[in-house]
Amino acid sequence: MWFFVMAEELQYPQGIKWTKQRKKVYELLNEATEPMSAVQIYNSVGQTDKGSYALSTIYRIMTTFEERGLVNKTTWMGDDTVVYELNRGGHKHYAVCLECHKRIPLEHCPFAHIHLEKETGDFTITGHKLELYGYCKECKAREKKEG
Amino acid sequence: MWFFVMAEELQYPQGIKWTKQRKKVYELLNEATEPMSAVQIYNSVGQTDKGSYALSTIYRIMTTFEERGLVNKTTWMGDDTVVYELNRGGHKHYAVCLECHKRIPLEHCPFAHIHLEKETGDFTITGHKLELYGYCKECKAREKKEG
DNA sequence: ATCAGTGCAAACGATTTGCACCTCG
DNA sequence: CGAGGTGCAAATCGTTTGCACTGAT
Repeated sequence: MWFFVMAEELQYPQGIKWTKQRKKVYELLNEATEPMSAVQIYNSVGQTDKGSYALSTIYRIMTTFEERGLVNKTTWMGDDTVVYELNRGGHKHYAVCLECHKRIPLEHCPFAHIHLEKETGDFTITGHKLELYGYCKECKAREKKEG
Repeated sequence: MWFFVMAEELQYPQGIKWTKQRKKVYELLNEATEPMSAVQIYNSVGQTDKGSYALSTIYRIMTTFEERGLVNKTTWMGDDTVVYELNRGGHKHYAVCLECHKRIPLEHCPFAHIHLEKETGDFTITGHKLELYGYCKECKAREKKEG
């Protein structure tokens, strides 16, 4: 008797050449729960694949992905590293600690019930990004102690 | 007869050493209507003062200002340059075009009437930043033409 | 006077690019 | 097979740092 076991197959969006490297990066971003920097991606794919990916390739892939709208490119308040995340339907917002750079995800998007389009006239909004910044519990406590 | 003409004097916040360079940068940011990058600041002060400011000095000044809470440090969606703006009471939000990097100021802060504190538990919010991103009228039009 | 602030040049880290080779479609 | 993608190394850009000197308090 035969059992056909079908693994969950990741679908690669059409319209670009899906090389080994691009697939790998795409998979990685798909599994990632947090946005990743180019170097993080580089290290991650290197770990599983004997470092056969050039860092410059990662950057080029990210540029391509961004142009195709597959990923979003972002930076965080108080930290200038560029990070990329897969452009899933949903989106996340964070509270960012200016001291330790910790990011606390906001459960609900405050914009769920607001109309933004009015504000911007002929601007076509494809997304938005909200960051609260300030200081987390731990850093506040440390600050108090250390003066 | 004497006339005493008093120019509007800019007040420099206390607590730091106000060198010639720091004053100049502070004045510049005070007059600026837009956030400025270190290089923009460098060029601007250079123009009026025979370039006697090192770029590294600008960076060090901006770091100091930031630590003292005099300026806010930011980056824009779709553009990785770090910019600084004087930490005036108010704040601005923008719609950012991913194509031409134009920024359209939003007149009203959508958060005026929303409570954000609940969301974040023990996080002390000192500010927030909102960016809408997408495509401006002109870039949409160009896109259509060029295919 | 003293110590923080500055200029300069060199170091650095992140990102980009030129070129020859490789690979997907 | 051919256009486009990749690896490598060198170049570039923004930012930081070491050190000797200068200047604000």
